[in-house]
Order: sequence, then structure tokens, then C-alpha cells
Amino acid sequence: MLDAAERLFAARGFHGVSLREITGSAQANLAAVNYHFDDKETLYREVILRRIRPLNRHRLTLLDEACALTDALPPPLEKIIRILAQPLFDLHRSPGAGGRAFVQILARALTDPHAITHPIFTEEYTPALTRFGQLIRRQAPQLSPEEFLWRFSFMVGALHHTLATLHQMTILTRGICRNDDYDGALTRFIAHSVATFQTPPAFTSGSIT
Amino acid sequence: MLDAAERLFAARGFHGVSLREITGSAQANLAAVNYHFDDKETLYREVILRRIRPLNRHRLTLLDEACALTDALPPPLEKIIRILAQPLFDLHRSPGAGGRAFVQILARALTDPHAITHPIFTEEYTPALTRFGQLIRRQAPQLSPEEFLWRFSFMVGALHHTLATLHQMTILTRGICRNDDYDGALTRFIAHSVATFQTPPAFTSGSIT
DNA sequence: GTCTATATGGGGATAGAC
DNA sequence: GTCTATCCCCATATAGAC
Repeated sequence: MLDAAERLFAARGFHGVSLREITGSAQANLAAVNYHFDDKETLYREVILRRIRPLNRHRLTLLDEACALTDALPPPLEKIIRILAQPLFDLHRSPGAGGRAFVQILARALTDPHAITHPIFTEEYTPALTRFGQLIRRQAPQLSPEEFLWRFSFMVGALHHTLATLHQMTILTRGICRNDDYDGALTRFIAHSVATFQTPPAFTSGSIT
Repeated sequence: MLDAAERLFAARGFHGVSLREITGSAQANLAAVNYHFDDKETLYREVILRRIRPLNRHRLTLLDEACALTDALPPPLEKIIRILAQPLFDLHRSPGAGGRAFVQILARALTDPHAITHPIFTEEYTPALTRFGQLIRRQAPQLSPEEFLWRFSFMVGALHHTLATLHQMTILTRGICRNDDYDGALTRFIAHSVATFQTPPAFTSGSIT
């Protein structure tokens, strides 16, 4: 049931899917949704929470392990960013369409402003991102806080956009980049992000102290 | 009418808005939509086309002018990327909420897979992006085609994600980056993207030339 | 041409049978 | 607990009055 909902919500969004389609696709009956979950919104929330909590737990565990290895120092940039990104790529390629559907929902939620999902992500996703941000920051002390945060936004955008469009890379690039080239995409994303934070501060045409 | 539709579609998506809300907000009556446009989908298309066509015309004009200045050579990277990005930032800050709403719709459409918008963007937006890609490519000959296209995807993601989340940067960064700092965001995006294409191929953890 | 009134279908939610 | 049948509302679209 959650699987069917996840797939349909990913494809057409919250308002684009009816409970009838979901229960039909899950070979359950209509009342089951309102019995097991309270209503459509709660179902949507459960679809997301089921994935997002283990995802961030997993990431933060890896991050703690990496921090333990380097003792007082933050882990290398390359490692932090891999821990941020790899679990998403793994979800995307995991068996069944569920992981990929979730990544689609995630990418959409990060750009949708007033979606029902907004509070969920503010509570469940942004804090984990912030933790990554803090560690990366310590490896990029040459950047002003402002400069750093804009670049962090660029990185987050690149990551989620790339995951959301991964399934059509073959067609978009006329076969040069392949949909299923997870390793290529991940490796290049990591290198790109490391460079993002290592590039020296640019000439600033305003504000900066 | 188009303005009202644009604002509401941006906030809640195609399925999340009813024609009643649109006509109510535009102080028109319900039947007007079906008279002036054929149906809801056509209205949505018109909302998008009204902005996207002038946007890309403007971009391509600027690009042609820039190419004319450098004769046979492609314009500098920094200039190409500014022409790509600045019109979107300008739209975002243009008077009224319309431009910002459109940018929101654009960002969503680029990550939504099966949305109604998909064919529109394949026809009206991707070709312009491709043109920019070709010119940037000539300024990044050291990259393999594959490497180049992944990085191009990162850049496109960073751009649209940044625009889609610009309105909440103040809150996300606790005041360090400001919602209305268009110049700061644009300048940094350009510098970031130039570096994206100038970073040497193979994975290196050293600093950038 | 514009708007009122309505047709027609589908939506979420639920009462009550089993 | 599970499912059927139904309630009631709201959606889009349109026919026909002015």
C-alpha cells in the first residue's frame, strides 16, 4: 500500500493522485486508507517518513563514524560529501521503484514552497543538511559565511536536480551520459562539490566584510 | 487572469488549484476560463508560454550579440553564463509576483517527470539550454563530452534550485544570506559555474588553478 | 460576448454490514 | 477488522439566458 502510494505520488504529486487509484493499484479497498491511516495527508506523510528517517539516521551514523576516525578533526571534504550523496544514489538504484520514487518526491519537495510536505522537510530533512553544512564549513574556513552558504545551496541544488533527472540523462544527452551510470554520476558529483568548496573566494562586488 | 493563474499554479501546482479559485482571485467568472482558453490545461500552457518564449528569445538575442562581438570565437564563459542566468534573476525580482511565480513553476517543471508541463519544456526550454551548452562546451574543451554534460547538469540544478529557494534564504541561513540579495546570488552563481567548467578533469583534491 | 445555472463525474470520508 | 455502499462536496465543462 505504501509502495503504491509512493509510486503514484512521485509520478503525479499529492493532488494529482486519488485514493481510489492508490487502493486500486495496491489491490486493497478504498476504506483501508482511512482505517490504517487517518486520511490522505497522513498517508502522504507516512510515505515520506518511512524513507526519510532511516535515510538520515544512516547518514548521521556514517558521519559519526567518520568523525571518530579523525578524532578532533573533521573528516575530509570528499568523505563528508560522499556520505551526504551516496545514500541517495543507493536509494535511487535500490530494487523496486520505491527508492527512486522517494527521491523524486524529495527533489520536488525541496523546491515546492507551500506544499503539504514543507513542514515535514523543515523538521526531518533540513536539520540533517545543516549538520553536513557545519562539517563542510570547517573544511572551508577561507570562505565567508555568506559565500559558503550560497555555495552550499548550489551544491544541494545540483545534487537533488541530478537525482531527479537521472532517469532521463540518456535521452537528454543523446546517449553520452547513461541513466544507470550511478558511479559516474556520484564520483563526478563528489569531485564537483569538493571543488565548489575549495575554489578561492571570488572578488566580491558588494556587502562582504 | 493569467496573472492570478500563474500565482496560484506556482503556489500549489496544476492539480492543487481549481478554476474557481483562479476566476475568483481574478474577479472574473467561472465560464471565462473555458471561453478564452479551451480548458484548464490550455490555460496552464498559456501561463507558461507567455513567459518562456520572451525569456528564451531575450536570452538568445543577447547570446547572438555576444557572439558577434567576439567574431569567430565563443564569448567568455563568464558572459555566457550571465546571459543564461541573469534573465531568470531579473524575472524573479521583477515588479509584481508574476515573475517569481513563473520561476517557481519552471523549477518544479524541470524536476517533475510526467507533469503536463513536460512536453512544453522539452520543446520550449531544453533547446535553449542546449544552445548554451554548445557554447560553453567550446570554452571547456579539456573535458570529455561525458564529464562536460554531468557538470552541465550540476550547473542547471544549482541555478534552478537556487532560484526556487531564494525566497527563503534569509530564514534558511538565519539571516546570513538574504532573500533579496539578487546581485550576490547571481555573482556567486556565475563565479561558481565558471569554476565548474574550468576545474580540470580527473579527480584532484588539490586546489584549483 | 458575458455570466448564470446546471450537467456530469470524481473526489475524500464514513456508516454499517459481515 | 475488513469491505460495501453511500453521503456529500467540489471539480470541470457547457448550455442557454441576457
